Amino acid sequence: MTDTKQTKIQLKNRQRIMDAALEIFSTYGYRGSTIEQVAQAAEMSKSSVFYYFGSKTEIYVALLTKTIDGWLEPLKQLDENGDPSKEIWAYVERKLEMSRNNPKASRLFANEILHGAPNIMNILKGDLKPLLDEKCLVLKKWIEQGKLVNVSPHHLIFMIWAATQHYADFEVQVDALIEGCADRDACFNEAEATLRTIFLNGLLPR
Amino acid sequence: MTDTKQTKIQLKNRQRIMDAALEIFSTYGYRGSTIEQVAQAAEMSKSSVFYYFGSKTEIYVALLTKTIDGWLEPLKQLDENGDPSKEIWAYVERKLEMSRNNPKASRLFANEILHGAPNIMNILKGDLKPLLDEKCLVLKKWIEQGKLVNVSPHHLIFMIWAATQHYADFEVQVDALIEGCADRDACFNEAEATLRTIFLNGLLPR
DNA sequence: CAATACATTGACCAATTGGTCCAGTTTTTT
DNA sequence: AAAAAACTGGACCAATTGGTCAATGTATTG
Repeated sequence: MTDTKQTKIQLKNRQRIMDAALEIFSTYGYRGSTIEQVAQAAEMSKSSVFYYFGSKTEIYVALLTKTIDGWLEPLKQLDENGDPSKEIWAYVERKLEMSRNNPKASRLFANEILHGAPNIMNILKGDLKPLLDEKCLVLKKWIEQGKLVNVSPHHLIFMIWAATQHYADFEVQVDALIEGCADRDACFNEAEATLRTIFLNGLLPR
Repeated sequence: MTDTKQTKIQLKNRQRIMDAALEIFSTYGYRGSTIEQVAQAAEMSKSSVFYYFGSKTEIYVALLTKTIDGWLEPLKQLDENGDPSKEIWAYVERKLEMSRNNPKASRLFANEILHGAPNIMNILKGDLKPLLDEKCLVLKKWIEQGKLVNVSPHHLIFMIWAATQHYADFEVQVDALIEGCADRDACFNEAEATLRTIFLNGLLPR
């Protein structure tokens, strides 16, 4: 897809559009966003946007597929030869870090899934599922070795996804309901401490 | 608001519209839904929909506010005089049950929050926050009495919300990634067992 | 410098859609 | 049964919006 050579301007402007589109699509959803908004955020005319991308859908799908690799990465790093507790906690930390550093991407995905994942169902079943199944086998092994309590590996992973992505997807709710935390960092630190306590204590056999 | 007397037909048709609107709005989001779709789902003409509701927004807001009470209910039931573990687990169960029985309502809220909660921010801050703060004081008391591990009460609640609502909001992802479960009930039962193990084990001091 | 490819945008088009209006129908009331 | 009220939906309107196109501007290259 990205094989044809591109000028500096093309590269720069396509990037500008993608950045703007992430901002807009993650905030208003696909149907709720207009190309005019994206164009304004990218500081160019609507026509220019269509010069670089063929359609609204093309931009949206490009965004989704571009960020999905980064989405799979944290799980890939789960090492079956490492210490179970350390590995799982490291995974939770990576996921939480993603919610902290790139909440827009998280919301973009959440939106897509919420609406039935019409554009990324093939990626879910084609890339994510095999990876997930593979890592769940590792968890299963750890459980059988008595290193973790006996839970469903798949649902444990779901729980980690849910608990970490919550801070990106429901950010405005979290912000509205918490006032004690001095700032965003303090809030994330408290979240991290709570997740660490519950996951590590919860997964360690007694 | 609902003080003026209504005929049987009004009551029935308004309900038909609300049901249809929940179906449509929860699937496609506010901007992604059209009144025509709602009308079709309610088996009446678009004009008739506008006869019963003044605008698209009015239907949407009516839906949100109508279901929000049911949303607060489970947390209200958390009893400070009960056994901490039992109370928290009962709360998790109630929340999970809501995801199972009314996933559309969950997705409707998720959508609204994801887009910045423009229509329910006042409810979040006005009704939910005081209730949440109150119950967090109860959790704090339990922690100080050494009945629970030391975590941030607010973040514990967030974790419960995230882990339970995930099964409604990300239903299509869960369905796409799990094949082992025979049916929907079996999946929820496995989820429940996993949540029980981690939360109860995780919250109990050693 | 001239020719050519690349880049930019305002004007325009057609489809969609929230919402109105009114003429006709059904239900309720007297 | 007649009058009044409630209900229904087809036709229509105006605003929005995804997308096109031709005209103009700007690099790049021989």
